[in-house]
Amino acid sequence: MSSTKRVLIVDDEAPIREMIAVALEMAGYECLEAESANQAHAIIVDTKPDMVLLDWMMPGISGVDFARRLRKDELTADMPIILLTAKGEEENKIKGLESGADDYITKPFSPRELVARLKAVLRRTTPKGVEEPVSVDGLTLDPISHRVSSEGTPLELGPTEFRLLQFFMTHQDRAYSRSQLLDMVWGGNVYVEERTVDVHIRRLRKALGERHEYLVQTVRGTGYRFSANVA
Amino acid sequence: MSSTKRVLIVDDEAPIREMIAVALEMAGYECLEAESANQAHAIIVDTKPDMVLLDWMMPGISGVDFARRLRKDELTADMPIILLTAKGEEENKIKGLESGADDYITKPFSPRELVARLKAVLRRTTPKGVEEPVSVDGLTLDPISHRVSSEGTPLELGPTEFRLLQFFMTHQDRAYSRSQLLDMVWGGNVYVEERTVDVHIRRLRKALGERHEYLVQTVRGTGYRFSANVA
DNA sequence: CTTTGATGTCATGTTTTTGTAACAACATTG
DNA sequence: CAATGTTGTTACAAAAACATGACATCAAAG
Repeated sequence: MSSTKRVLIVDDEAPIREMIAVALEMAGYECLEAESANQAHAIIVDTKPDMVLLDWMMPGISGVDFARRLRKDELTADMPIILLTAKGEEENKIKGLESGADDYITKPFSPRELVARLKAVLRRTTPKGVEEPVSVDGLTLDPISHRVSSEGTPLELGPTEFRLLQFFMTHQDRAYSRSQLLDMVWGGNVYVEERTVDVHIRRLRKALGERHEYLVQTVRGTGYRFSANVA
Repeated sequence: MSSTKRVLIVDDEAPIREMIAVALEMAGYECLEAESANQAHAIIVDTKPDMVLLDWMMPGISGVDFARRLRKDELTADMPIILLTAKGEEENKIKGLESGADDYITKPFSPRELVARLKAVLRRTTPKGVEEPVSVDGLTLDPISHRVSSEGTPLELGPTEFRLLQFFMTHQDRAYSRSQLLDMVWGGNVYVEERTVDVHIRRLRKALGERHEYLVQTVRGTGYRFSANVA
């Protein structure tokens, strides 16, 4: 694994969060913590963690409802979720999985078990684009080595351009508005001018060179689109 | 956008409400105002706005308590809330998000920032309808990639023609007057000559080419119709 | 404390799009 | 067939949207 995975732990009890955090950090994960569903939502929108560990029983919005809410939102729809449920409640299991969680684990659990589950879920859900190199018509982006090459020769592009291209290559043939791109590539709550997107599109095109700039297409009145097909 | 979004502004100071209202109306939102939590509640129940801008500091019930109250009631549980907090109070941020707000913004803020936040929250919370490609007799319009093709080969058409065609393809076999088309395709409160529709119809027909222009039919004395059946 | 690189914003130059007006073509009615 | 009301076409100027290069800022690296 090239980059360390970030896991958001959502539980109202600080000691439990801590315990989990310690276990995960020992296993090489980076941890974020939230003590309520809403705080969690803010963090998710803000930092886009790779996975969410969610307590089932919480004051305010319950874990299941929260999971459901995450599934509805496009931005978070395919974020892996593991539910933490109290032991021996079969019903929870069912509702939990119905709500769209990827797995559940009953308390109490051993750190080893938790890490194992987590790895399993990540393995199941991440190969979908995040780990595999993508390539289109001689242009290749490798998320692992964090490199882009055109017909084999490496390309120079800044961090933002990289993320932009990565997003595009994993979401082809689809027109995105500038705001959508800001959301998906820049991350949630940042406030930047929409025109800034234009500039980065420009930089990306420049970096791609004549050979490939046709892939980044402008959709007038709407935004941009990445596609191997000519407009 | 299909319909203009309505925003309820809750603040006890009328000048501030006004200021915000002006900014939002310039950005194309419809504003409602309330100067207390109770009045706000009445308006919400009554008119169901699309989002609530809530001042943190208010006499009587505070913004946070009110937010919490809204979250508890199923009827208003998933109404987006943005909290307006005084500057430099980090604690507010946390409590605010805990209380269930979707975002917060610290005073003083620029109108532009407010509008940006608002847009972001609305975009995140408004579930987007499933946009399926439509096709008729070899003519296909794909809203996702924002493309139109005739027998597979892509067609060039401007933004307005695209919207016009999209409207037609999703409302076939029905005659529309010019003013109806202006309403549906151009959007509510724009003033343009009715004859302008003719011109765009012309452009659309041209873009469709001989193969498909028969689909756009003139209904003399009334307007136009899109149909696969000959008149 | 410089230097360097990345990023967001502006100002400016280009290209498209769009609304209208003017006129041609057409249909309808008497 | 004239007269009249409607629609089709084209040309054009204003406006909007986009592209581009330059610049200021900020943060990390040296």
